[in-house]
This record gives sequence, structure tokens and C-alpha cells, in this order.
Amino acid sequence: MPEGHTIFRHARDQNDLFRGERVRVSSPQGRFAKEATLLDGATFRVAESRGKHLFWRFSKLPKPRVVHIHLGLAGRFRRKALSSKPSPNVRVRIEGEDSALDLSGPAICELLTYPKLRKLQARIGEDPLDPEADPERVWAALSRTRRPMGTVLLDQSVIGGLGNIYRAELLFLHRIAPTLPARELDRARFDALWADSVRLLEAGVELERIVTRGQTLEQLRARKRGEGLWIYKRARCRRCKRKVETCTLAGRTLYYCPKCQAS
DNA sequence: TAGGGATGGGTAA
DNA sequence: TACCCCTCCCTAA
Repeated sequence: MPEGHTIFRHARDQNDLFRGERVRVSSPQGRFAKEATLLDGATFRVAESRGKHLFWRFSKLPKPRVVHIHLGLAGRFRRKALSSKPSPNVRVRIEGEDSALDLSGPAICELLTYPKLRKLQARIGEDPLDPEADPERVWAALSRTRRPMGTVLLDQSVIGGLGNIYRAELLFLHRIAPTLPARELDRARFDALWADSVRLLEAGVELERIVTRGQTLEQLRARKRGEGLWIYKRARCRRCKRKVETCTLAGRTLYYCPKCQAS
């Protein structure tokens, strides 16, 4: 489930769980065992998200290091009771005073030095969930490329955090043809698109699922399961009832309505 | 019960 | 662009 809203939510929840606590860190699966030994017993300082990346900072480590996690497609966090036995494929278990958290199947779980962290963060684009995000940088990037909008929206070095569902839904909501060269998008449409990225990702954080049909949070919340999306994985367009088309852009299947998204 | 796709992305070519 | 990794979950048989 991991688009940016999921990662943001994990960071928030993990801060509630562990911030300021001394934690036990282990790697039942073994692939993070050496790193876990270094972290075990340290104080959990903060979890931060940026795009689809998650970072854990600790106090008083022998060497300054940050844990970098990327869930990829299969990665998952599960809250567990302290007394529970982790399943053998758990890459990292972290235990605080009251509860445990298990991470399984991440694409990335590593200890980074600060120079490497900075280098990585420089590659992550503006995150709509970050209050400091600068849409001017996104606008500038769009303005200088002919790459199609369907490609650019998934480019994590331009916007950090949008995944395949939000891509399809945002293009549909703003009636943007997936193949429209980014630099042909006018400023008013871009502003509306960015504002909606912020609004819908924020809603995703609160609702813990992606819902795009509705204006207010309450309208979005009221959508039943299976009713929350406009176009992603649908057979027919909810607006004009025509057959939904698919194409592959940025290596992933994009769903779109050729009639409603004509320009 | 086996197989394949998936809300991802790095790397090699 | 193709391939690979990681795990879960749904579908088809």
C-alpha cells in the first residue's frame, strides 16, 4: 500500500510509539542483524518521511547513522504486542516500552552515514505532504521537459510520494491526457494539480487509504470500499461511461479515459 | 495449490 | 527498456 501518504502515516505513528524511548532493535530474519546490534539500546529520536522514504534517527549512537527504509512493493510494518514472537521473515523488530513494531519485506533497510543521507535526500523531489515543499521547483521541472505528464508525476526526483494510484486519479481529476508534454501544462492547471496532490495525500494520511471522490475530508471518508477512486483499475469511466484505456508509462500501467482526458 | 500481479525502484545494458 | 528483488494476496484451476 505504500504511496507517500502511507509512509508519512508510519512516521507519525512511530513517533507516537517510540519517540524518546530506549528501544530494543533486532533482526529475526538476520539481514539487518549487524546494524541492529549497533542500534539496540539506543534512544529513538524521531521518524521522518520524505516521499516514499522513511528515516529513523537515534540519540547517542557510537557513530552517527540514520536508518533508511523504503518499503518498495512488498514492504510492510505491523504493530505487535511486546510478548509476541516475530515471524522468521521479519527484517527488523523494534521494541519500546509498550509495544513492538515489525518490518518485513522492505526494498531497502540500511544504515546511512550523514553524507550518504544528504546525497539521497537531494534526489528526492518535493513532497506534497511536507509543509516546506516548494511547488515552484516542481513547476520549473515541468516547464523544461517534454516528457509526458504520466511519466513526470511518477518521477520521484520531481515530486516525492505520488504512486501509481494517485498518478491516475490526479490526471483524471484534472482532465490531463497522460501523454501531454509536461511543459505544455499551463500554470493554472499546475497550481490546481499541486493543490489537489496536497489535499488528497493529506486525506490519505487521515483515512489510511486512497480516496479521491469528494471535496471535503468528510465526503472522502464517507466513500465505501471500492467506491473511492475515479479511474484506477476501473473498466468504465465513472464520468462518461466509456471504456477505460490503459497504457504503460514510466514502466507502470496507467488507467485513463481518452474522452475525459483529451488535453 | 500454484501462479502471477502489485500502491516501487535500483541497476545493468 | 528489461530484469531483479521483496512479500502478500487474489485468482484460476
